[in-house]
Amino acid sequence: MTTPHTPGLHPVGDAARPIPPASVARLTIYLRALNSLLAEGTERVSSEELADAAGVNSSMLRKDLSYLGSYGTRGVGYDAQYLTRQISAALGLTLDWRVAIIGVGNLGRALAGYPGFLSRGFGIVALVDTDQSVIDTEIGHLRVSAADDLEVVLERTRTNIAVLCVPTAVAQAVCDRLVEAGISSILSFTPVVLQVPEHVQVRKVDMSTELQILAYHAHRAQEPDLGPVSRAL
Amino acid sequence: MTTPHTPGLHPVGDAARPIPPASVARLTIYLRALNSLLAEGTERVSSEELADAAGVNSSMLRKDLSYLGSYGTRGVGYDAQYLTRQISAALGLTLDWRVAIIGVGNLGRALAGYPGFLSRGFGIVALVDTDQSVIDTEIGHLRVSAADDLEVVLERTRTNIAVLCVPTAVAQAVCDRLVEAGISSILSFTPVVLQVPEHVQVRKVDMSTELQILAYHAHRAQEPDLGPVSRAL
DNA sequence: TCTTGTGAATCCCTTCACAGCT
DNA sequence: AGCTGTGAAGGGATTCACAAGA
Repeated sequence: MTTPHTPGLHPVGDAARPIPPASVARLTIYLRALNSLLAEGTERVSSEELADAAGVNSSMLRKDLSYLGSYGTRGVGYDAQYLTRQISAALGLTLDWRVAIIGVGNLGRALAGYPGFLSRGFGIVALVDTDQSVIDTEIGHLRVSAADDLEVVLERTRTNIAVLCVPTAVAQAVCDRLVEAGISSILSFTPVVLQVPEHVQVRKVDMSTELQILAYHAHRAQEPDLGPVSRAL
Repeated sequence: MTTPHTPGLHPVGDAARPIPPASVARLTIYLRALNSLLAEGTERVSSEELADAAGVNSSMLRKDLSYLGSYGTRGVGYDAQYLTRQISAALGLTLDWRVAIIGVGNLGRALAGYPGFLSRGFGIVALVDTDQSVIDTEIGHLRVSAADDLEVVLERTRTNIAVLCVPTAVAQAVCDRLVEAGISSILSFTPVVLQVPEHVQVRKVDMSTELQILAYHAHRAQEPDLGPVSRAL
């Protein structure tokens, strides 16, 4: 190791060292597992138990947690409540995130209607569409804004995350407007590779890709409907 | 290379060596990029062009394609049509995949209504729900079946992929029934870690996790709404 | 000359194994 | 004695750099 700072200090906040991407993704899973455990009344949890609930190896869980600091007690385990707070803090979930849904077709409407999806720290603050027949209608408890006013709406609602649910054909154009308007976190449900400047984070949710990956594995395991091939296993 | 088979032969099928998971995921992206290019009339494409369209490094693209075989021409590039077919074959998309959507709430209905989502090779063959008020209604061109008949419906429709859109609380129980009924490919939209036997493939689509990952990066880049912290970059 | 295909090097992620603390 | 936290080992994945071939 060549890091010059004293180890073990600076457990959180400040200019914390970055958490590996793979760990960040799993921390969100641990958080959900902890919520379940807390709901059941669990107060203390071991790395083994939590790892099982999250579907990972216990040493991986401990290594993931070690990026945040030392929040467990040797010989005992972790305090579920405390660990939840620490993970939340590390992920930035103690701040409030204002989400705008851009495009309220079938999918956008479904997302807007699922308050469960938007858990702690996230709130939908705007719905935007181009379709005159939905503009100014109410979905959930929000009025749909006109796409023409996109920039104004984002500004007024202080949106810091945009969820993109527009048709494929216009996705890049809408994305460009979002970036231009200062949005730097985008969750895209469109199956296009969005071209964005470096400082903008894009995450993609893509059912089509996931289905194709499933198909690949199933296809390797055995031909799906035609003649049975491999019988072993 | 130590592979004993003659190179260039066995372009597909048989007992092909496995493609690394990371590559499989990207191959689906290349496929989509190729479709766009083909739609524009492109016939030949270089690794550089295709890599740009897919948002990856060109040597990574070439390495990914090398797992399938040698389908390019040195000094020239790839034939878009031909490459598309080869990738499709490698992913098993030439077979037909029958998808059942389990749970037709807001989200399930939105997915059922998006024929665009279910691209080549995939077709929705069944919709299943417990709600008496939706059973036997038509969504898209399909009649919703009763969850009680799940096993019969899966059998009759020869479903080989199930999409799980049921409420969190019942997700594991429904998943167990799917597995028991012989389904071994599941795409889950529920934010739970499903416990399944080894031979069952589960992929998760999870908006909540993606939002939290975005939050983490935004939170590190700068405090989102409170005082500005880091100004550099 | 141009672009592919691929060993080699590098980087990152996961697992192992155990020291260190309760 | 028990469980966490972590160096070290091992395994993938990505990038580099260039030989091979049109």
